[in-house]
Amino acid sequence: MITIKDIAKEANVSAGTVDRVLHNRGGVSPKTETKIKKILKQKKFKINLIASSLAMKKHHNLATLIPQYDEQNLFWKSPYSGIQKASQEVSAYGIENKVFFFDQSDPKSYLKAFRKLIKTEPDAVVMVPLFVKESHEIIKLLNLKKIPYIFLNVDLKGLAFGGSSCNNLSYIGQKSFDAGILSGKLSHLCSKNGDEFLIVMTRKNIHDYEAINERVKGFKSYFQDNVPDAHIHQLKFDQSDGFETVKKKINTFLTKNQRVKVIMVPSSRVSYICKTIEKDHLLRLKIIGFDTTPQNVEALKKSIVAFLISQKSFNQGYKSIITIANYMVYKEMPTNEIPTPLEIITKENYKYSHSEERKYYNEN
Amino acid sequence: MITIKDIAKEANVSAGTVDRVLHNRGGVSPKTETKIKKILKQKKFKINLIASSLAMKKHHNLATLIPQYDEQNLFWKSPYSGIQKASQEVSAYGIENKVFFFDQSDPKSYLKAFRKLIKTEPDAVVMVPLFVKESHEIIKLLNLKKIPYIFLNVDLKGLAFGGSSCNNLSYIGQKSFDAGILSGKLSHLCSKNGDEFLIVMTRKNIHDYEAINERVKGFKSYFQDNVPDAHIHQLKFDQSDGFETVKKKINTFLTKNQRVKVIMVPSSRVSYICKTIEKDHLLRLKIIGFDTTPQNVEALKKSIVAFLISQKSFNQGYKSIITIANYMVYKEMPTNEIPTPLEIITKENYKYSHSEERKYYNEN
DNA sequence: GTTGAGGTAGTGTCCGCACACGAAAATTAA
DNA sequence: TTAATTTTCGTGTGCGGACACTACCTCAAC
Repeated sequence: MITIKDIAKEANVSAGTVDRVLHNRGGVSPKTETKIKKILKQKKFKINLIASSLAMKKHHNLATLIPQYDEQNLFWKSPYSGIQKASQEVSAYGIENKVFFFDQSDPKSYLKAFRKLIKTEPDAVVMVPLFVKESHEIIKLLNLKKIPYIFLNVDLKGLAFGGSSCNNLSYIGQKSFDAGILSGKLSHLCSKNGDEFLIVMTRKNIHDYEAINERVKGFKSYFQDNVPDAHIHQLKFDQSDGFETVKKKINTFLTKNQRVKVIMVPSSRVSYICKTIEKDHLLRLKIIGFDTTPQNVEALKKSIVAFLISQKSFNQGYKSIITIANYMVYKEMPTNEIPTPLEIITKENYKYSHSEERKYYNEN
Repeated sequence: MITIKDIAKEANVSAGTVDRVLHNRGGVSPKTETKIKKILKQKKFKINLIASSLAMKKHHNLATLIPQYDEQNLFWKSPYSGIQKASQEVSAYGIENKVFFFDQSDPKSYLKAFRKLIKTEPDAVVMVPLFVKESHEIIKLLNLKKIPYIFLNVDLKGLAFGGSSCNNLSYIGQKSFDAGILSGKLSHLCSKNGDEFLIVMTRKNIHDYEAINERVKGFKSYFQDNVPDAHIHQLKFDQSDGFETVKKKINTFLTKNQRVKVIMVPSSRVSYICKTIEKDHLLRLKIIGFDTTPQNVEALKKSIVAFLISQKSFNQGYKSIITIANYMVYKEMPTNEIPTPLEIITKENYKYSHSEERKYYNEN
């Protein structure tokens, strides 16, 4: 291992001078600077991050704003776990992460949580900008205070509000349109000529709208490009529709349309939909859904669902923290978008995915 | 952040004493020990890994034994890249990794490379035990010298040689049988009743035999369990068969067996096989292969191949180093097996997979 | 009462780097 | 030539912890 001292000795200068060159801190004559830089390259010197971060030891405050999860909707549990794991790891680098929760169906609680957050005077923020209008306010304040922030799972790209645009360092999440395309491909692959398709949309929370819509667009786009004459049906349900209503509508539809062989559910509620479908219909159907919630995985294991497209939300949460931490500690600028993989999960490979997540649970 | 000094002050002892308690190094009276432990828990003290690893700064020698890659066979490039990336990361922890290559078709070069390796007196070894008999010798010596080792990509489990069994800390790689099952499921999903299946086996290197065989077994096992009356054909080619021979045999077969609609190639040579198949056959076929070699990905992008099952070999290489490093530095015992995910790759999600690997290439 | 062994606990140094302070050298001004 | 500046660079300290070395204390044996 090459150290600063090694370089200094080689260049006949002191460690301090090498340090100045390394950090472009100036005060070094051009001659010695080039000399040192040459030796640096030649010896392939790389800063020892361990020692570096120990020596810097600034204390960073990080704050996270995410929806609260509950038994009804476990979706946000995964990213939270990822956030927890990452927070633990970066704590050694002097970064303390405070997490603030809000009710995903209540914009007011979103603002309220943010106000609590901002009082802690964070140096950086990771947030899920679930509500557009309220995010406007939040972002204006963050821009004003020059607090860097990144978006997690939900993007707000291109949305410029009167003068204050989104200057988020990065967006970490899935590309819903492409996920839709993938669902189209999978649907296509497990169908034969003449089969018809059904999209079942449920809207439990308004905010999902954007992602769900994009997935449907992607799905249709795939068929537009590859099987233009495919017959794609669509059913929509509202929050107000009860289980029995949904059940009746779907089964009536499926009885009338026997050629429908593939169902795509663009939300994370595929298992709920499956429960409403009668068994004899299920037998002829291939069903594709999104997100590996416990209920969905259950349906996968029972071979009711053929494919789940996962967005690895644990990893999203994890990455968001790591990314912002690297920015705070090493000023490492993240790419504008960090798309998470489109992971295809089946009954057969489920147990090998999410190993990081499970490992984390076991350790804690 | 709580430091050792904080604890020491609180307990009216010196930092050294706290340190002794933390590491169970003895020499502390029961009274003070319990007192310190209480404060430790109460204040939720956690060792600062950054400072810790800096202070320990033992120099660890790590050695890696893997097959050399060439333009013909790029498979081993990926794990090597992962190994490189991880080596770089752990170098800050005082771990120096020396990589030794061997010719994957020559057992002698395997032994020769190992002899060079052992001369460097490594503290731990990561190896690909490609040749069973020669690995015997190697493992005997490693056991004797009490050098810990882990297996990468190829397992040697259960193989007890006269007295000296494999004491590898861990195996990092894919479960080939399960990968085969998955390929069966995918084949099944993209077929309809009455379709027939074809397995095309090529053996370029003898060592692949085990993995390929397991994949075929898994494939068959899937159908045994789910579609017992499925008609599964099999074609085998030898290293000696030239391109034209293969081409003729395959196309003749496909002409005769028009009901074959899915081809599974259990090796990483699916793109090669595709090249031999005539276009009019290709149109009716769904083809499933393994490993994301550049050529295979090319075929995937052209929609010739429907699915590739990837073993994320970059990650395998990366993980192997990280795992052994954690063992050396923190004495963290890995699990006996670290199976890598069975990743399903299609034309639509390829660009989102392997992001780590691409990022690494871009940085270097 | 002196000596020595064994058990406890404090001190100092180092890991590699960041950064402040001030010294030396180089340049300019007087 | 000397004083005043400015540029360039060396030194020292500390980040939090690991560990060797040393000092102290107790208690028993002679």
